[in-house]
Amino acid sequence: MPELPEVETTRLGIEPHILNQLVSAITVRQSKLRWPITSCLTDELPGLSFHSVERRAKYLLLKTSTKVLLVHLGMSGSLRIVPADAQAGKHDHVDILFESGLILRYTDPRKFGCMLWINEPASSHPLLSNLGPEPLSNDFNGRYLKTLSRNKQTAVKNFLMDSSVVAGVGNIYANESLFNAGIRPSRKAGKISTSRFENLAQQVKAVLQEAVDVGGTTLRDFTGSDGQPGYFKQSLKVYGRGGKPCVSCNNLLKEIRLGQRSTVYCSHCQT
DNA sequence: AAATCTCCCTGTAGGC
DNA sequence: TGCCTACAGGGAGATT
Repeated sequence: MPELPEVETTRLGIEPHILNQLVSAITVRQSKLRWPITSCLTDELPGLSFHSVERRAKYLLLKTSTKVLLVHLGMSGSLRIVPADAQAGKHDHVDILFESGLILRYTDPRKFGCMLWINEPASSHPLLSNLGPEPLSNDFNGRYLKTLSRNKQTAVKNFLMDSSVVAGVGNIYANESLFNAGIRPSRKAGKISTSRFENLAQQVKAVLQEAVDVGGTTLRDFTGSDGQPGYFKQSLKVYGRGGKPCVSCNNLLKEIRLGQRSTVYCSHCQT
């Protein structure tokens, strides 16, 4: 499941291969994603090139001189660079062929992702206009969290995963950050002190940045067909470890549901 | 207004 | 071994 670090790794991996390269064709084998791929995209993209490859939350923004290709990888999506003669598999839904001979290939078994052809300014698009600050930016900090959480009754984990609070913190990293900060996921957001929020913001940044670094260094050759970001190898302390011993105190980790999402924590270390 | 629920989809894991 | 079912998850949109 692509989290923010994997999306950033994807951005870094594809950028050098597609930047300012002329698109010669686009092939859509499956248009039914989260939202349908429109004929506007297939009609208008050939002949254009991407002058920048940006990321906002878990969205990738591939910008042309006219419109922007907005891509989300959903749960199971990936973007890869493959040779022009690479055979398409069952879930290879879109190929963008460049004059250079390379293909930018979108694959997504579960079709939770999307590929939208949107107008500038992209930041005004409904999917992007209500996003909170980037977690790795200076706008995201303890004071900010404290201010926004005033009177909020919701669990701090739900608060942290609300994209209007902070953009792109998914379930895995919410669990890990709360463990590292020693905060119980079910604690009411409005009842957390500024200093604990400072700690939490710091842990969110640390865990995301570490994963970005690992992905960036592991993923040398993004042109290979089996290029997999390296963050899977990172040691997760709580996520997926319900019932197993806490790495810090050896007590068994609890697993509950918060906001329909699997939530794991240590009842001894997190208060 | 804020919080919670539903739904999209299919690979994988667990049960038998 | 193989079949069957439950489950996971991002996040928009609907509902409470």
